[in-house]
Amino acid sequence: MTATIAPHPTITLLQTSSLTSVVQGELERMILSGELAPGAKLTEMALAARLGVSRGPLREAFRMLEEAGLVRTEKNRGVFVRDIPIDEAVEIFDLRAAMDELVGRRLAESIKPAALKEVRAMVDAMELAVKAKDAHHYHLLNLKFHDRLVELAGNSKLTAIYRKLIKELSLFRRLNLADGWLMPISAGEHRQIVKAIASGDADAAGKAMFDHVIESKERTIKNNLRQALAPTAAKVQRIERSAHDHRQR
Amino acid sequence: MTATIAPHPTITLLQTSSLTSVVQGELERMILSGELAPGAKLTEMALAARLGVSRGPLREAFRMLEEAGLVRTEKNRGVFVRDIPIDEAVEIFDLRAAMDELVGRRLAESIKPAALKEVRAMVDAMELAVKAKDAHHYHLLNLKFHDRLVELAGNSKLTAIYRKLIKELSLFRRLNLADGWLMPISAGEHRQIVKAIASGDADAAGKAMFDHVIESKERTIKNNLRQALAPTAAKVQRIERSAHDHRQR
DNA sequence: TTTTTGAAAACTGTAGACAATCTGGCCGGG
DNA sequence: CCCGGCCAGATTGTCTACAGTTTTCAAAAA
Repeated sequence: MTATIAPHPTITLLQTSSLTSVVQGELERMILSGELAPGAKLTEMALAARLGVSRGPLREAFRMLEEAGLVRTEKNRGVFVRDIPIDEAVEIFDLRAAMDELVGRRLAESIKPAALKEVRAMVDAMELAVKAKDAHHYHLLNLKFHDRLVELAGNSKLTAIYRKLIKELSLFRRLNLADGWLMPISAGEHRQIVKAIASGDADAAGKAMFDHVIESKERTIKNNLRQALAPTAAKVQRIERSAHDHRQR
Repeated sequence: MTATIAPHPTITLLQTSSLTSVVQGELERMILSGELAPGAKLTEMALAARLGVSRGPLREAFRMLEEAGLVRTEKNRGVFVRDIPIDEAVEIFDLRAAMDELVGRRLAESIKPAALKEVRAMVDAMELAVKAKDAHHYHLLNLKFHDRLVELAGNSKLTAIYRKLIKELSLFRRLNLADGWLMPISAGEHRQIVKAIASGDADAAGKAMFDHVIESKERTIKNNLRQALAPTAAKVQRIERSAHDHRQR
């Protein structure tokens, strides 16, 4: 503990912008990447040492993440990465549906040819990913597709809140990448959405996006329930080790 | 500056809960009540002394308020109460419309008799306020009415975000209480909303709430533009004093 | 085995210090 | 008279240190 711990490069380099905001961004990155998993405890001194900052800016960053819904603070106990319960995930999906309906209506009314071409290319890319059975790539394209649509709707407040919801939703630990056999369905809905937007029919575009999110919700929930019944690999491992220990005694 | 400044009573009393959260709540109250007007500078040391806390908890509260959209921080310059520009107010209204549409649909499907009775009573109270030409009371009832409807929709995430939007919107300084002649229109729409909800027609209830918010937006914007053209009393006073000074020279 | 207890660890809140930056006015040059 | 640079005070950003609490965990006692 005598030598200074090597601070994260981005932090030592960017003293130009406030430390709190850099720390906030870095913590957010670590949480969203899964480096800090839901439920993980964020110890002030350990993180401060790791990031190369003092407790002050770190605590301020904690408050921002708390307000953003990414961590939860227990008085005198510490800060933990939040774990979104299934009920809340359902609520977020419903909310997203309403927001995406607005997005669909807006885009149907005002999307420009260049933007339409852009989102069509995204749908094409997703269909390629489906054919290649690349679930991870498909998942990234899917996020990008929806994010771009929201952005194109031209309501920055909506965009900001939408992104916050997506971040929170990513903490729903049972949210898995779309299973292989579901991708074609989702991809088909995307093409349907773009078609409705291109037609200029606001009601149809709104409904297409609303329905897509609701179906996405139901697929996710069903998937989640199915997994809840079947024990996970980790659980199996834990049970086996427990039995082993028992035999040892 | 020798004697200790009398700390705010709620703060000295409630050392039980974290100082940061108390400070956050107190600052929020001061901002929403207009005690700290949009644009006002929040000087750390002055506020810390006024609230009887040190800079640490205060700065942490600042970050929460910043994330909540109530203040804006300029690096090395300070924290200021945010002033919502008209563009953003419009965006918030549109977003609210989409959320309220979801609320209307949900309530039409699942509202319980007791809740229906409750909101009807609120509409009655608003009509009384209209008759009494009590714009301030009407404004409070209106806020309560919409807040309660959102709450009754049973989506806590939706409720939380809705409330945050309302708080931000209250920083739109040109947002005035409904002018006298507009109250009857707004009140009529409220009764229409409740009627649609009671009928169980989800589409109609959603549309009624959506339209109500959009009309509310347009009334507010129109009102705002009208005021922007006519100089305010403050402006007139400033201009007159300026002319006076000019004559003095 | 269960309960109690006590020390270590961790968190909260505060204070003080210092550097970096901003503000606003003063001063000399043009 | 106007303009640009410079200086002093004020304010923010950050770090360190310390006191007061609470929690945790494991050893000791029942």
